[in-house]
Amino acid sequence: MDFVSQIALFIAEKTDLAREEVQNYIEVPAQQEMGDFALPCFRLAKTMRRAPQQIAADLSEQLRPLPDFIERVEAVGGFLNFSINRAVRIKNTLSMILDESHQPGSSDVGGKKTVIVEYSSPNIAKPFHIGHGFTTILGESLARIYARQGYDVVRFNHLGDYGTQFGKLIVAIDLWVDEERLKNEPITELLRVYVKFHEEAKREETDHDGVSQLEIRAREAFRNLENGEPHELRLWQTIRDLSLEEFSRVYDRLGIHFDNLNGESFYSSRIPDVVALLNERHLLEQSEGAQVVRLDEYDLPPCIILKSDGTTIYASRDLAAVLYRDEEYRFEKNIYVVGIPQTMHFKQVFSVLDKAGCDCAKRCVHVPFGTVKFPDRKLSTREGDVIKLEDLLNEAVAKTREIIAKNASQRGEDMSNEEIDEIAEKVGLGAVVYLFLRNGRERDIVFRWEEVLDFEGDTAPYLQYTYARARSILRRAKDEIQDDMIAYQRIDSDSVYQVVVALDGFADSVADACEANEPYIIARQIHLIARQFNKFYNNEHILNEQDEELRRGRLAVCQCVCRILKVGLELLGIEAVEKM
RNA sequence: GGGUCCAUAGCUCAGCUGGAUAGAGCAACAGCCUUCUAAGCUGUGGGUCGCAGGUUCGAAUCCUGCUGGACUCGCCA
Repeated sequence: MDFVSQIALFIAEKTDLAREEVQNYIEVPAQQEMGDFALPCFRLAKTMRRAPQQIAADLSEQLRPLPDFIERVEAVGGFLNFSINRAVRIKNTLSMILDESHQPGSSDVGGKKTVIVEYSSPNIAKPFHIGHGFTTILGESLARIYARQGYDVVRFNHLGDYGTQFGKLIVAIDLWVDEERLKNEPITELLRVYVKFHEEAKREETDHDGVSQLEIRAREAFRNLENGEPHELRLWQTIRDLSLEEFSRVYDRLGIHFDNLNGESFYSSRIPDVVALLNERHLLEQSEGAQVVRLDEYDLPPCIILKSDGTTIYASRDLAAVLYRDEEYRFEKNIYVVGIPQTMHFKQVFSVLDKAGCDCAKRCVHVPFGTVKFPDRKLSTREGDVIKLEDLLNEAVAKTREIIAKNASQRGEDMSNEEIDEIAEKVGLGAVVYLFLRNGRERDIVFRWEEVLDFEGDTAPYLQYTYARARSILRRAKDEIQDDMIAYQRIDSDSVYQVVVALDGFADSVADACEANEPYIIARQIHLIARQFNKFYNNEHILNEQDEELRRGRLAVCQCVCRILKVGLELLGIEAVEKM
């Protein structure tokens, strides 16, 4: 049981205050000198009809004698401050983390219930740029966090593999594709012919008013694709396979594996079911030639289900997807890791479901995130200015490699090229991943190379470096570190205690991150742990400590920090390294 | 014009359902490598929490208005 619960229980026993109410009020004081925990008595003042200062003073008397784990109780202003016995807290925290059977940050709140996380979802035949990096990295981290909290997580990659642009692409391939290039650089080649299609179509338009011959061919090709004509279907399949192969390079590097790759094409065939359901509930209306569901009572604009030409639109595909997923998975939660601009779209989709009487509407969540921007302009796919995520990863890895090689030679260490490559890969990727998870997800990210390649301060390399230093000590020590061998009461310095307090907050940070769908909460916590550890590392000797008990105690601190840092990094999708 | 969100140190950001002296990182400046990895540590400076009201014992936090910005408002996703 944590100290907040223990304090609340103790207060409830000694007074007539309710345990839950007290526990809810207890907070961590702003200043460390004030104590470890505090009970503000201001809200109690209303029901007790006494001055907060008086209540705090009275309580501090009432609570005596104090239990062992509380060192001191003091009434200051309207606050009742508690100081925990350091040795007790240090022992509690460290021995729990040392216990191999305890999984830090884990919980069973999920109860094995299914959570679907939809993320990444790139359009096939298009470059996988740093904008996709956001949903991919954020989504993967959330998936890991939910799993840690005891949910059964199903990872969905809702590929953009459908729509009239594939008609154009098929025509373009038929006319201009270079098979060799298609094999080596599929996306680049597909993009080339796709752009060429638009150029040629534009040129043609002078001859025909309105629609060009190419456009007509493209529509025909798409119709053929829908009807399952072998030629078009085969080309589409090729485009899809080649794209996925290219995307997989990045997914593999980031350690991401999807359970489901059903794209828009898959759900498209299920739209008739959606239309039937909406008709059955009498929700579909003709409006300006299209079939819509009115959402006035939700204060939302109408949601278009079928366009005036009778074809489907993304809202209808998303509706089909929700129904399919609920049928197949009976999800507890269906999470969409999709950018802020689509907020309205998801509100509409969920509202249509709600209006249709589907209870799954309440189990769907849009988890929006900000936009990746450049200092001067917004990132756009149309301009040639996209930065592919893969290029960004490569840059970061290359920069990391330089630093490692430089440091290794300075330290007189000889590392093999393979070893350097392996570390550079993990650290470089970590740096990029951390960029997307460091702040609240709804913040826009302004992309600056000099910032991206800066590995000091609040960065993943800092965390990995801290881990590597601690591991290095543990490797050399070769001491056995077991709970019953540690003299906890001897290592009660300020720096150790600060590390312990930071470690104590880890479990809550994971729970909070899950609840808010905000990995940054974990990032902040492990960053705090690393900072406190580095302070400790600078203040106290560990390996060189002559006193056997102290040495082993401090090694235990290293061990615990390593364990938590590794788990924390993993939840963000970052690998720890033994050396760097 | 309607809707949603945002505005905190020079820059990038935390600040939980109102609570004690508003915190980090970067940048700047000054220090620390003959002991465990200097991608580190220590110290200093830096704030009218966009503006104006309101709610109360108390507001960066809640309410209203204003200013500035982002996104969005029917057949793209």
